[in-house]
Amino acid sequence: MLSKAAEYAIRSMVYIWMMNQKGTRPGYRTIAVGVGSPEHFTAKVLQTMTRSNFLRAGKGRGGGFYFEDPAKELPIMEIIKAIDGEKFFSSCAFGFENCNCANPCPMHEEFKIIRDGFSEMVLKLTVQSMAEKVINGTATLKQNLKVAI
Amino acid sequence: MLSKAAEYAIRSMVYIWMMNQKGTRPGYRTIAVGVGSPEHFTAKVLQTMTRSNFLRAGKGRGGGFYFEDPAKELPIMEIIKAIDGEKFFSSCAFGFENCNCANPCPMHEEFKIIRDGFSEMVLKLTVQSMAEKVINGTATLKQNLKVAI
DNA sequence: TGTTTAGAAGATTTATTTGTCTTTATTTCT
DNA sequence: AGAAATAAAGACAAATAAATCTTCTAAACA
Repeated sequence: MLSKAAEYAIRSMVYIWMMNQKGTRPGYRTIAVGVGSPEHFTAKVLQTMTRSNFLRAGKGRGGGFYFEDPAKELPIMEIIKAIDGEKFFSSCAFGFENCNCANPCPMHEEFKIIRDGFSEMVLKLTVQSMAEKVINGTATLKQNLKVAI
Repeated sequence: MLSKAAEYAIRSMVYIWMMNQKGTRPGYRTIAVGVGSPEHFTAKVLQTMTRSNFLRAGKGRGGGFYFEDPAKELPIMEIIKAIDGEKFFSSCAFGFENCNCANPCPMHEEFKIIRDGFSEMVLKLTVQSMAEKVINGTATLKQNLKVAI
């Protein structure tokens, strides 16, 4: 499973993109509230995004986060790699360091199919395509908390 | 990704099953060496397996771990659930607590396919089928360490 | 130039996972 | 009965992940 950092990054990026479309550049406090993530942890994760040049950050009044080229599709695979590294795309479910077709663990063949399916998924899913789902109402960015009855 | 505990459990179970086939009941020290896992951590993980009734443990001389009914296929899904719980089979890649078709995150539809594929895989992969691969030489239980040149 | 607003950076804390060590309980064998 | 072999149990430690807090730096604007 993705790290919390990666989850927050993906949610934040979709949020920022949507806000940018509306003409605003949200700050990390706003973003954290908007996607339901811890404020300072979110700030740190967004620093990784700006260092990776997926995002720009403006300081001072009227500052906040924004996409330099909102039209350039950003696969969430890039976000995941920037935060969690390559592990989801190369790791072995059995725990081997160097598991491959030539020297496979007993799950290799079966797991490779799943892993490759995941890779394909996160390459196809982009910040833009996910934002589109939120905009047209087929998905939500922040889940409502369970309400006590 | 699976926890280390789950990885060690799966590897150990396959090892124990194979040893049982050869007529021996390995102790946790032997198992840990055999699958390349930390000794006492492996012992702890095997306690979970015996408490889950996947395995029996004999104390004293001639003791060790063994399958009561080696012919009864044990899907590794059972092992994973006993150690890591249900999270791999129900969690949301986006981090939502209650993500479902009625109230989906923007990855839900795509991720569900991957998650269900994983479930199917670990239901089909059994201790026995994995041991079979090791026995017939199409897979290995313990990866050789990288050798310095 | 000074104040406000914002992100950047880093120290610190907390929680969880992973791993180790020591002791206890049980079984077998002599 | 005593010794040896084994798993069970629990305390402890180290490593990592997650979250928080405080201070620093840069930009905008009056």
